[in-house]
Amino acid sequence: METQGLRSPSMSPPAGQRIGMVLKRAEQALQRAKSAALKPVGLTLAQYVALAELDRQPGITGAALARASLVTPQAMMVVLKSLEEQGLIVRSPHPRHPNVLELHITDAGYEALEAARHRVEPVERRVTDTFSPEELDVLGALLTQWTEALDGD
Amino acid sequence: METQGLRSPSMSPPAGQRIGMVLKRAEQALQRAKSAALKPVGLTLAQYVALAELDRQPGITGAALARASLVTPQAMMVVLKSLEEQGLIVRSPHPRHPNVLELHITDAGYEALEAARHRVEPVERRVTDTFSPEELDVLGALLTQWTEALDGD
DNA sequence: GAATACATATCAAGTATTTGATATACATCA
DNA sequence: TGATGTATATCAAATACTTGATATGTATTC
Repeated sequence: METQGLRSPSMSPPAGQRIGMVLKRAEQALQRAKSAALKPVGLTLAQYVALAELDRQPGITGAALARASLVTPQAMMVVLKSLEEQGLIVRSPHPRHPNVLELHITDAGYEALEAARHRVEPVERRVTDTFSPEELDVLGALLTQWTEALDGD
Repeated sequence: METQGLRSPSMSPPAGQRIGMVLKRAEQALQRAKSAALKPVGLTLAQYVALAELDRQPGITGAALARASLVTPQAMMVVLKSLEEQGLIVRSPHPRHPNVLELHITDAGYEALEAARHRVEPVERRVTDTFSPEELDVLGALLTQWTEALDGD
């Protein structure tokens, strides 16, 4: 029997698309909430992430920081330029590799990071407090499995 | 005892930030994989999502489509303009509300959507196949809970 | 029924991010 | 040791997305 291009528009969405939307929505909500919390501090979410990672790994290079922050090196450059102009970080040539720049947080940068943390952490707690530690573990494991299924194990 | 601003840079990242990164990475991986799959078809991921939603809800308005697609109305406008220029959709004034435009997929648009689906669905299956139905349910529930914790229940 | 509130569509401008390309320097191994 | 590969930093252009503002028309409410 020929369907003649009959479309069935009211079919329910494929499972993959539905769960993908739920994932996107969760990500968006987190981004939005964190960005809003950071606005009064004068930091972008990307700047905050970079600053926090720089605090964990002082002397890291821009490229490595980009990888740790899940952005492209070019995008990170813009972030670093802004952070440097605000005096929150310094970029100094690596002693042995003149091509590479070492990144370090300044005192002012550390103060900004602390202020930002005090605003962002409540947002994170608003999420994590609704889960048990076991649930958070499960969520993390499922999301990791998700990523590995796509990026290749 | 005064810490004199001593920083402990090698502390492990706060749990909230870690799980947030895992979430972001999963979203990024999905976006990347779907976008790559769609590239040969000549459709953007945003265009594909809009087209698919339009197939489910013919006659929907641009604003409603934007909400369903999780983008701003302005961003959706750009998508719709492109889809219209490619002849994949038509925008016709609503009979009762001259201010509102009804959206419909054209035959060419439906063909493009089908071609896109054949490329995107394997990507979605690559993910969903690694999970049991129960796991997908759990993941969906956890992510929904996540979003509600942030956006307000 | 005049006023207030909403919703749509859209313009304009600013911001962020990506893709592509280039220059430099180290690393390795044939 | 010279060719190839890899990594950094960065410029430039294109793309995507957001925020802000406006015009228009419906719905509601006092």
